[in-house]
Amino acid sequence: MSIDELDGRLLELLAGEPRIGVLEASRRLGVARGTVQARLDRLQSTGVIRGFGPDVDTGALGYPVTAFATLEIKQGQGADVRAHLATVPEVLELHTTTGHGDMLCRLVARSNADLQRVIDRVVGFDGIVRASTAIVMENPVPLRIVPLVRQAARESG
Amino acid sequence: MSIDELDGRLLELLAGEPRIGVLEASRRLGVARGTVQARLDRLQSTGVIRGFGPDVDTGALGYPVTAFATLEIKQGQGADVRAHLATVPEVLELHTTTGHGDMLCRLVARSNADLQRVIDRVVGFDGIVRASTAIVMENPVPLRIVPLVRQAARESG
DNA sequence: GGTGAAAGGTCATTAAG
DNA sequence: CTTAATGACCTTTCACC
Repeated sequence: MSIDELDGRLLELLAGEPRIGVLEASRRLGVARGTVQARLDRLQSTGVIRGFGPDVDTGALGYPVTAFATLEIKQGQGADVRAHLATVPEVLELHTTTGHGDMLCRLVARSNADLQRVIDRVVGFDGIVRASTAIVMENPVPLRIVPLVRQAARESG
Repeated sequence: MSIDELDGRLLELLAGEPRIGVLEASRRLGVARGTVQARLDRLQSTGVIRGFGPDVDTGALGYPVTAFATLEIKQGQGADVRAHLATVPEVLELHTTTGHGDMLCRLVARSNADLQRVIDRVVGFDGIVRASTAIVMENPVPLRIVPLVRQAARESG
């Protein structure tokens, strides 16, 4: 779907202050509360807003090390590898990709030493031919959606 | 910090049904409302819970293509490159890493053709020597934290 | 717009480390 | 002794009809 400028401002507001209610949002946006409620309902039913799950900081949880692993998979073993990786709690997300590797996954670990254990567990599986790991040092741009939302709203307004 | 079993169950509950209130959560967990409130406050003040921002589906927003780009940077140009990438709305996150590349960023685009435009904009900057891009086909494991939270809670209980 | 229901705060009491 | 949980009460605020 496409969003208009009001949707964009609403999303931006929610991203900045997630716990404000519909009423407060309507005040800030200068529209009726029914309008905000209708927009919110539509954004959720169209899937633009998936939900309002808690953003958990894995570092604060005791897993300060993040890494990305590129995996090369044996032909026809994709499904097995996916199932294997899904059982590893330290695998936060997994993508299948084009390019040199076949899969890319985001890992966390308790320390650099612990990362070795995680990688061993990840690659200790028959279908995985090779793995190359990049350890994250800094995160200059944390996951963000506001600039994109702004652009999407601008382009449809 | 470390979380106990109750924190773990609370996080799991919030991840599954983010819009339940403190009162409902206290019922489900079988503890007093004040306890849930105290735990929530602590999880937020210690940074385990960063916030409750809306999870925006970039696909539903009109950007169904996701890619990861590995960038190689000229010595000493890191700060400039970071600043440059921060101005591109389609750059959803950026990490500096060890390994063959120097940076890894997550991109989205309106189509495969549009991805070319995004990549041109990303790499059209003096400090970037080389870029290799992997287009995401499937996402068998979407970003998740519940299994990790479960493990963290188990290990401290 | 009105109303029933929570959130959020405070308190004294009790339990547990 | 310190920290945490509990249930009670209160006021404000919001969500829903």
